[in-house]
Amino acid sequence: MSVETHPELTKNQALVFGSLSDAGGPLTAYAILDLLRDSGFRAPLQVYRALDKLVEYGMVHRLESLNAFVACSHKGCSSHGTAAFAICEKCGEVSEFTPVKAMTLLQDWTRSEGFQLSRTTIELRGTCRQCAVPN
Amino acid sequence: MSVETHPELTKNQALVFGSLSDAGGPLTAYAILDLLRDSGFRAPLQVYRALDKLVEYGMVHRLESLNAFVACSHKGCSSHGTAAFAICEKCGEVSEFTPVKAMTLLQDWTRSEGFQLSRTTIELRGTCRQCAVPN
DNA sequence: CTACATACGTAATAACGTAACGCCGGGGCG
DNA sequence: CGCCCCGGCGTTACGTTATTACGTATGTAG
Repeated sequence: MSVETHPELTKNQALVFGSLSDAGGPLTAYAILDLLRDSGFRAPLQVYRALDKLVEYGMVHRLESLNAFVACSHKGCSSHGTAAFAICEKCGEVSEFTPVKAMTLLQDWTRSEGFQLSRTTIELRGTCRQCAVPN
Repeated sequence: MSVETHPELTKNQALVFGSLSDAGGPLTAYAILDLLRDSGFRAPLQVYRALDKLVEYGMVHRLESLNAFVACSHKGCSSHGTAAFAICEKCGEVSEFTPVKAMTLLQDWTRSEGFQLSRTTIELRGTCRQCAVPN
């Protein structure tokens, strides 16, 4: 449970993580950069470096199909390796969930193939309940 | 071959699909552009337009985590919606497979959430059997 | 002190993707 | 036939996303 399995965040990392947490949804690296200009950020690399670490610590996920980043929903994020995302193409809302059984099946496949799994990306695109027209 | 559930390819579409088939692996749009310069291609848009159609026809898949494209392994590609990919980070090889059960579980989740699924991305990163050090 | 590792700042550039415009050829249809 | 529409195409320009390269500062182990 380990609320703190990773080191203290540096100033830049804390700023980037704060932006993502406040946003409550995905942000691109350049959107984060714009948000943090007032805090002294001047170049993309400052954002990307912080994001790399935050992803490494499991506090932030990258959404490959969006080229964006989102703060992990779980406070201490224990389930870092097993997250999946449902992305609404109408409103942009992103739901994180943890499809344990599906992950297990995929791991079974990798084991049978001798493939050493390091990272799994599962992203579902579609329309969320709110945006699905009810009538 | 070619069950042909889709229209005849245009010249550009055929050239792009040919590049991807010949490559036998993923190519970025710009790599395709470079391959096709001798065939008269001059601008990215020519590639992207063809790729859009080929993806729509189910003949080509986009690898989100690579920003690249691959020809579908299945000749007529019937299983367009249910493909997953294992990507070796050492040699770059990409294996396409069809995790029917895992897909079903994910669909179960979407149904329970009222999420209308339109597209699923599953990409596994790791090391393939050949590249895994045996000793 | 030196050596090494980590974070940081900045500039420049590479890689990926799209908007906007106009042209052309083939159908449908009055 | 003349007209319109539409899909594909070519080109220019631009917008967005990500990285390379180089230099500085700080901390810690030997």
